[in-house]
Amino acid sequence: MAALDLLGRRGALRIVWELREGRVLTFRALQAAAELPPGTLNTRLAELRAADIVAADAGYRLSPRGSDLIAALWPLLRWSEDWASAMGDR
Amino acid sequence: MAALDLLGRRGALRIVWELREGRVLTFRALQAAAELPPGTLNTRLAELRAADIVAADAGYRLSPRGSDLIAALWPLLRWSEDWASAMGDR
DNA sequence: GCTCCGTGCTACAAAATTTGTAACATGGAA
DNA sequence: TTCCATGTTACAAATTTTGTAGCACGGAGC
Repeated sequence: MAALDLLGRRGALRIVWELREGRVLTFRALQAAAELPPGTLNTRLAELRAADIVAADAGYRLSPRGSDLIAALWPLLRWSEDWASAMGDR
Repeated sequence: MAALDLLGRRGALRIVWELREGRVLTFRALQAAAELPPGTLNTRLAELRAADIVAADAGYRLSPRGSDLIAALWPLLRWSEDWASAMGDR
C-alpha cells in the first residue's frame, strides 16, 4: 500500500484535489488553495512528482496518472459528501 | 473536505483497510496489522469512532458507514495497484 | 481466594514532521 | 533599472508520531 502511504501524508490528497479537472496552478496559488505552508507544499510536490502524479510544466498540473487518480477518487469524494451531510445532521 | 482531512491522517486509511470485509480485530491485533504504535492507534480510533466509521463492539469493526467507505475506496485501491506495478517497472 | 493471560489503554521522552514567517534568487515586464 | 510574481529555502516553534514500558480490568483455571 505504498501509494496509500504517500496519499496519506498531510495535504497530499488535498493537492491532487485542487488540481482536478485539468487545473493549472502556480506554486503560490496552490499554496493558498490547499492551505499549506511552503515547506510542506514543496516536500509534498516533490513526492508527488517523483510518483508521477503531478507534473511541473508552466505551473503545476496533474500528470496522466494523476488524472486517473482523480477518476478513482470520485467515489470517495461522493462518500465524503454523504458523510459531511450526515455528520451535520447531528 | 473534512472527511479527507481525517482520512489523510497517519494510519487512518490503513486502519479502515485492515477492517475491510467485516473483519473484527482486537486493539492489539489492529496494532500489529496496521503497524501503528498504541498511542497513534488510540488517537486514530477515537477520531474514526467519532466520525462513525469504526465501531467498538467486542473488538473493532467498521460501522455501516465505514463499509460504505470501503466500497468507495475500491477504485482507489485498484489505482494504487496499477501505480505500484508501473512504478516497479522503472 | 489467587495466579495467569489477554484485553484496552496510558505515560513519557525522543524523534520526526508540520507550521508560520521571512527571506532569497531568478526572470519578465514597464 | 525598477518592479513584481515566481519557485524555493531557512529556521525556530509547535505539533504529531514513535517506541517502549507499564497500568488496570476481566475472565479462566486452579
